[in-house]
Amino acid sequence: MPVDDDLWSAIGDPTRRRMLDLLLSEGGGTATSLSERLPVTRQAVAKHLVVLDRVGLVHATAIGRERQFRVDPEQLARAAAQLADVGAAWDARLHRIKRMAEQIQRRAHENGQQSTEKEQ
Amino acid sequence: MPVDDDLWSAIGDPTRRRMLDLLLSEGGGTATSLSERLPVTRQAVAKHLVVLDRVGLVHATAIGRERQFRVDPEQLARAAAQLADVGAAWDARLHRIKRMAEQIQRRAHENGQQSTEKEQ
DNA sequence: CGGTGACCGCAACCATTTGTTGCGCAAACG
DNA sequence: CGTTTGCGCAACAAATGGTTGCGGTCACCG
Repeated sequence: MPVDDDLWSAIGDPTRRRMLDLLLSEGGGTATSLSERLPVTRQAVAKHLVVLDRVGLVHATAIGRERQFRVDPEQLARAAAQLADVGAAWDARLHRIKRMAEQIQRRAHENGQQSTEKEQ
Repeated sequence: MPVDDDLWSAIGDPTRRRMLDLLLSEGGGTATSLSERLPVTRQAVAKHLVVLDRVGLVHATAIGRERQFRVDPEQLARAAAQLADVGAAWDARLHRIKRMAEQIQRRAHENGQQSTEKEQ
């Protein structure tokens, strides 16, 4: 399961992550309503919404002259799964390294000759 | 546990994530050695290493004229934990929303009056 | 001991992204 | 029917991620 770079960089921006949080906690919003709770202008928010829409994390429905945005649960779940994947992969590597270090330590402590082990 | 934006954006870049992978799988490396396995120049890699070093994800030790970089396991574990946190928070919100939607559905299906529930 | 090559840092430059301000337009509302 | 209000578009500024080019040491070899 390789990482989707576009999706990842979409959620990589701190402002966009806060926007997703707001959209989730309030069940939706417009560029204007979001910009009122963020330290950026409406136009900046609108650009971020374009980015999020391009990767499918949000969808807009026009209501009168307003454009209501809502989170796409499937895509966000996919994003969350990727975060978990990468984090787990790092954890696994770190654990392997830690275990290896302990083994070397133990071996060096007891006798003190061998060094024929190979890492992955 | 709030998210550390600097740490997050450090691991947000795809090139830097690949660099971390390489450093983990090979146990270390220099700007030159990394650039040979990446589609970017040595200078670009060097800049990324500065970023990673600034947030403490890697450390350099000078060996002769070479600068050997290695991953800091504690910081990477912290980063992995943050990924897991955010992913879990999103999952929780999505599940709550899904459960709420099902309840409304069920209630509307049976009788069709109450709507006194409050979300978070 | 002096030349050559490898590794590095620094600076200049380019493209993209992230933010701003300003403008104009169309829909809502009194 | 005029005025707000919400939105899109364009021009601009700053930061970021990339490049090329240059110069400086350190290591190695003849």
